[in-house]
Amino acid sequence: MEVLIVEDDPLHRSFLREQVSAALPECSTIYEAENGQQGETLARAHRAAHIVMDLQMNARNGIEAARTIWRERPDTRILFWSNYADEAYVRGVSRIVPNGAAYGYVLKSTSEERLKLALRSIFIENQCVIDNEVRGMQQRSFAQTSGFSDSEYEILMDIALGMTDRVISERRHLSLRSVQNRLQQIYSKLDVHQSADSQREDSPFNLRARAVTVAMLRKLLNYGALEKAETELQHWMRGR
Amino acid sequence: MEVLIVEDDPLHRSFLREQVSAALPECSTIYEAENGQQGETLARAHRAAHIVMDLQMNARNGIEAARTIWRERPDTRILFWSNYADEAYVRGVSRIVPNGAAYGYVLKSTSEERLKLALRSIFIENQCVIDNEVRGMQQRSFAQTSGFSDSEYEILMDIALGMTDRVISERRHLSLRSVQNRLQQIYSKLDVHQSADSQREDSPFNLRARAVTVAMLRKLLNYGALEKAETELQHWMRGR
DNA sequence: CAAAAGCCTGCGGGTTCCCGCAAGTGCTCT
DNA sequence: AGAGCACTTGCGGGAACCCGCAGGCTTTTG
Repeated sequence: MEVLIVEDDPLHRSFLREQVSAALPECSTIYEAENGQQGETLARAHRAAHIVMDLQMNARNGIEAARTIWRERPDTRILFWSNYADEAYVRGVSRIVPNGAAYGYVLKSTSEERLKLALRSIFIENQCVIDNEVRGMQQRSFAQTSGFSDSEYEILMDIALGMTDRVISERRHLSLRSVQNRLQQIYSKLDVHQSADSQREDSPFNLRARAVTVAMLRKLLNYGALEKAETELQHWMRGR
Repeated sequence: MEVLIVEDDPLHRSFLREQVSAALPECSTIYEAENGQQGETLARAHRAAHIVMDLQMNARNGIEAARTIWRERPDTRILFWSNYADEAYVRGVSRIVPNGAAYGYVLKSTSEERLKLALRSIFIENQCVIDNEVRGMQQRSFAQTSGFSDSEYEILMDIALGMTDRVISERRHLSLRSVQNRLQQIYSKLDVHQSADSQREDSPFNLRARAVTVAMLRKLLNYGALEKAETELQHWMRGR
């Protein structure tokens, strides 16, 4: 068996190397990459089937890398090993995992025992392993309460990028009013609601900007997601 | 000599412990804290004069902790050891460093040699050590080109928090129009400018929201700064 | 000292946002 | 089949935003 480690922090990388070789004696070779870009090429070169992947990396983040890898080989087994359980990450991962693929999501703060267990479960037993805290996040996230539908999430990203309602409606193929309706839902779910009836001046907020901040503070959005959305936006704008 | 290490990642913490004891044989005791909160109390308890401090931590970030520590003992020597050279961090640090205090800002990606050198320079020689990349950031940041004055930065934070112009004017004791003028400057410095003359529809952006995102993407704002500003805002709102 | 440059402010208007009201579609559940 | 729910769209209006124009104040500079 061969394992590919994709992780930018050298300390964490060498820690992972130790853990992998301790947990998987049947592992013959360990390859290492220090960013997503490099990870993709190494995965392609060695036809890697077992990968441990960090999420937050400079050159190209783990979600992007995993997506292209899975697109080429959907049966690749990937263990995501991350510092945080941000909703943006969890959502990003579960959006790209192919049907029936074995994967894991383990926080860097878990014990060595649980990490080793996860390595064996995913790479040998072919089962999914999701850390409890992450699982909790998922539940809360995909429950209808305060849960965002994909289309709402899209539009949340759009206003975060600073697009106007009109342009959003153009991009998402909706009417202006529909976009604004979506915004209302988003505002209420993020609990930044205007008190509605009259022009009471109790809300000192610009709802549009406020929604973005609240989403960031709640870890619904994070830097990586923003960056990704920005490049997608640039791309879309060129072909308009 | 005694050294206090404040760092949430266990791997990095033990790495730091090794480096400190290797670089500073005269160091008799090493205390460790795993977040800013704990760091403050340990610093107070042991009257720590030499601190190595991570910036990004869960319970309370390094800038907050350093501020309260420096407020009690301005001659404390602190080496900030961070993953990133975000403008928000650099600005935050240089905003709180007391007059004449020795401090350092070293990236986690520097070599062990440079880390050891920095430890000796700051703790023994009482000199400031700023990593080159960080220094470059500082130059660019405080140069007038694309450099933000403190008051502009304040208002940038305010719109990031989602405040309306009127409330900003109230909070910052300015007229409505002045706030809007500041916003114009911010927009032009962030290069999200409307083409000005007529109502040309070339800018598909809501400038207010766009400015915030661009600032985030340029690392002018980051999560920590947002969080801090949010609690300050809450505090201000209560006393209104 | 006078000119220049910078910041603060008011006015006015065009645009965008926020949102209530209402009508139309398609789906589900009883 | 009819009620109920979710989603979409149009209209309209009040508030907020974006910004050019212009006058007053302070500081800096030749």
